[in-house]
Amino acid sequence: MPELPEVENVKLNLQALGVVNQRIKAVDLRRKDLRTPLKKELKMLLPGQIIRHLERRAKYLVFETDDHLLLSHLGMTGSWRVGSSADTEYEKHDHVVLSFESGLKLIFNDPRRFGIFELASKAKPNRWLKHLGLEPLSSEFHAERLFEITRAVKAPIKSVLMDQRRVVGVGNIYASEALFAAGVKPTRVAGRVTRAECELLVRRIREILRKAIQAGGSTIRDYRQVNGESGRYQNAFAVYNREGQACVRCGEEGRIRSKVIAGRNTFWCPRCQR
DNA sequence: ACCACTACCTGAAGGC
DNA sequence: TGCCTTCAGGTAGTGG
Repeated sequence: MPELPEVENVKLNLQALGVVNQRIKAVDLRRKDLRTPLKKELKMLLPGQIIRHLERRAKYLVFETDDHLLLSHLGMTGSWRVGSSADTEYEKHDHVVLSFESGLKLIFNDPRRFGIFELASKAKPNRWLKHLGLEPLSSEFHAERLFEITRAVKAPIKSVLMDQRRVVGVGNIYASEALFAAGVKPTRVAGRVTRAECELLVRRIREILRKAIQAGGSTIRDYRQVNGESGRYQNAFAVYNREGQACVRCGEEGRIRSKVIAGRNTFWCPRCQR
C-alpha cells in the first residue's frame, strides 16, 4: 500500500482542500464490497454529518463526524481523488463517492479492493484500530522502546518494522529503505539488534518517512495524490526494486540483493548492511 | 506464543 | 498477437 507517507499525504491534501467542517450530502456506494462489505449504514447515517476532524492513525484515515468515525484504508491500490458535482463520468474501479454540500466530491478508486471504508463508533474500541502499535513519528517511538519491544523476538528485524501491532505505518518499501539507511541487514534476528542500532533505526525511519511525506509519497503504480499527481519519493529509493544495481553508498556494481522476508520481497546491500 | 505462509483481487509485464 | 505465469505500497487468518 500506500504506507504511512502516502496516507499522511492524502490526509494533508484533504485538509488543504478544506474537507474539515464540510457537511456530507451523499454517500454513493458503487459496489457492495471492498475487503469488507460497504454497508448501507454509510448511506443512511453519514448524510447531514459534518466532518469535524481528520487524522491518520497507522495507515488508516480517520474522519471524525458529529456522531461517527469513518475509517478509510487504501489497501494496496486505493486512492482518493477530487471531483466536483459537475462530474458524472466515473472510471473503472471507482467504488465510493462522498459528496459534500459545497459541491466537492471525493472519489475512492481501488482496483484490487483490499481497501476498507467503514463506520466505527466513537465510544467502542474498533476492531481495526485496537491492536495497532507505536506511531513512528510520535515521541513514544524512541530507541529504548524499539530495543525493548525487539528483545524477545526471533523473527527478522524487518518483520518487526512491518508488524503493525508493534510499529505502524512502515510497509515493504520503507522497511527496506530504513534498514539500508541504518546499515542493518533485514534478516538480522530482531532480538540481537543492538541499542545503538535501534537508535539509528529510529532516526532513519523518522527521517525517511518525513522526506517521503514531503515528496508526496511514492508511486509504484496505483497510488496517486488527491490531485491525481504521482508521488516523487520513488526517485529517491536507495535499494527498493534495485536488485542487481550498484549500491548508492559503496558504489559497487551488482550489489543490491533481494530475498523474500516476511512474505515480501526485500532489498539490501550486503556490504553496507550488517 | 511465536512465526511463516496463504488468501483476498486485478492488472501489468515478461517469457514463449 | 496471445496465452500463461509471476508479481505488486496490506493484513487477517491459518497451521506448524
